[in-house]
Amino acid sequence: MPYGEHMDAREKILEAATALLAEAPVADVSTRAVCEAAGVGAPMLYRLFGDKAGLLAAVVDRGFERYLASKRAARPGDDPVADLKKGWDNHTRFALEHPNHYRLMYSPGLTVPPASAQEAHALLHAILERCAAAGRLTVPPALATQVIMSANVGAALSLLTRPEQYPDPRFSERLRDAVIGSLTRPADPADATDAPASDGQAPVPVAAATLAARLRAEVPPTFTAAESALLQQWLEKLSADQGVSGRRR
Amino acid sequence: MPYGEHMDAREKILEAATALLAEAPVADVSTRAVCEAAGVGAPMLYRLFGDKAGLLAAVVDRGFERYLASKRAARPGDDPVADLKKGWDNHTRFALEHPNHYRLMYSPGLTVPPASAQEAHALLHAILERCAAAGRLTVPPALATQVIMSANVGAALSLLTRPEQYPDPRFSERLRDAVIGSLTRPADPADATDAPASDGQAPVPVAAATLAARLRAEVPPTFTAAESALLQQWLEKLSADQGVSGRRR
DNA sequence: GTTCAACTCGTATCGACGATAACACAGATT
DNA sequence: AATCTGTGTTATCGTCGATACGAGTTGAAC
Repeated sequence: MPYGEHMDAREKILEAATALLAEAPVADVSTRAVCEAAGVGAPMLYRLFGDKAGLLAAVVDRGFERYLASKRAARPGDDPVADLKKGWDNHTRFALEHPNHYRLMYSPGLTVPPASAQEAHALLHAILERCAAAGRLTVPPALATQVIMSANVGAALSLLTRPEQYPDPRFSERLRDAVIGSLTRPADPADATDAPASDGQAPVPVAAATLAARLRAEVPPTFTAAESALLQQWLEKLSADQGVSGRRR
Repeated sequence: MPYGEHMDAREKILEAATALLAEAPVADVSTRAVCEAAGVGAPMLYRLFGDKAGLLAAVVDRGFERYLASKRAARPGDDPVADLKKGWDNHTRFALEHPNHYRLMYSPGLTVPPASAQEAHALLHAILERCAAAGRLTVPPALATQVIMSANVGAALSLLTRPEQYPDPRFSERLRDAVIGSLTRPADPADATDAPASDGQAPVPVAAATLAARLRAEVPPTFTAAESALLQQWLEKLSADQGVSGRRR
């Protein structure tokens, strides 16, 4: 009964603030609007949360709590590295679905980092501990946590705040695989060689990217502008088609 | 130009805002403090910058401009991948030396992304074009730009906003090497498939021939037969175009 | 030299905000 | 009944971003 007659004042305020924040054009709300929407006076808000930053931190924690609940519900699978990738995708998806909540966590004025950020850090650390226990990690878990978390935050924030500069959602997966791949080793004990044996042949995307860059720097005179444009388009497609590079097939 | 007096006031305001922002405990300044420090009235500020966001954007652009100037001054070295790493470290160092300026770029309320962000993106893209031209890249330069930039931003912001969670400065280098290493391939001159030219760059005919050979062995499914035929025809023409071999640019 | 117009700049001000003081009220405890 | 505690309301303060208005200032025309 979300709209019950008598809800806890704290809950009403949090609910109103969450709703207002979700529809706000920018990641900010005024305490007055929250109080009016919640039907309470201003002093009530400050008694409960002490400060506007406290209110925002509580809102962030509350929103993140649901995300963490769904993440905790996901039982650890047999492959901890696969859990890593799922965690990355969940993190990114949550940021895109709740942009204002996510941006609040990295907004200035938030003196103390929300507790949810530390809990997310701890959850990621736990997964990496399992990876280390399985012998899949090539660096200490604490270091791997910092690397993965910061890269994930960067990808999410870039997608949120510069959508026109990051139109390709595949770049998140690419960054994810690059980061995780460099911190882990494959599970197969037979493939103990950490150096991926290259067959010596440049794969199609590499060759296409190389040619495309060379052509961009030096336009061959025997091609018309239209032909060059179409060729560049095809090379772009060839470079992007096959996902992972030659590393670790 | 009849803007002599205006330029002076504009410069004074920018200087005062920069100084105040550098010493501010949080990444924000009040227009009143800026006006008082600059010795001008409030209407002058709004006449010159239109808005507080406009003022902050101008301040950010001004501060970033000096950073970009030092980056432009660094002439490209012989190894473009080494330039990539230097660019990463410069980016991170700038963020740590000017935390408030850096946080402003990703602060909410900044409606339009500062022009300096786009210029930084373009500069990174230029370096990656050179990497691609040297055959060192395994993905298209545009995608590599997004991956590297977002990871770098994430590392810098994590160091700035969560210093207690990221006490280990080595994690930035680790992330840097992981990301760059996954997007580039080592400069191995002893590659059997394609003999690189003396200047280390694969000329257009060689790159075209390599790609043609790879495509003949492995037809990409996203191309129709007619498209593949035309592409092969063009690649043959490029492979036979021995005469050019000009210096790039 | 006087007058007028255009422009510049500072004072005063507005509305909104974050935050707080003071007071009024209900129910529980003694 | 008297007191205490937690709650809710009104009024208010100081600051902020932004602007209207009029007092200077310049330059040129008469």
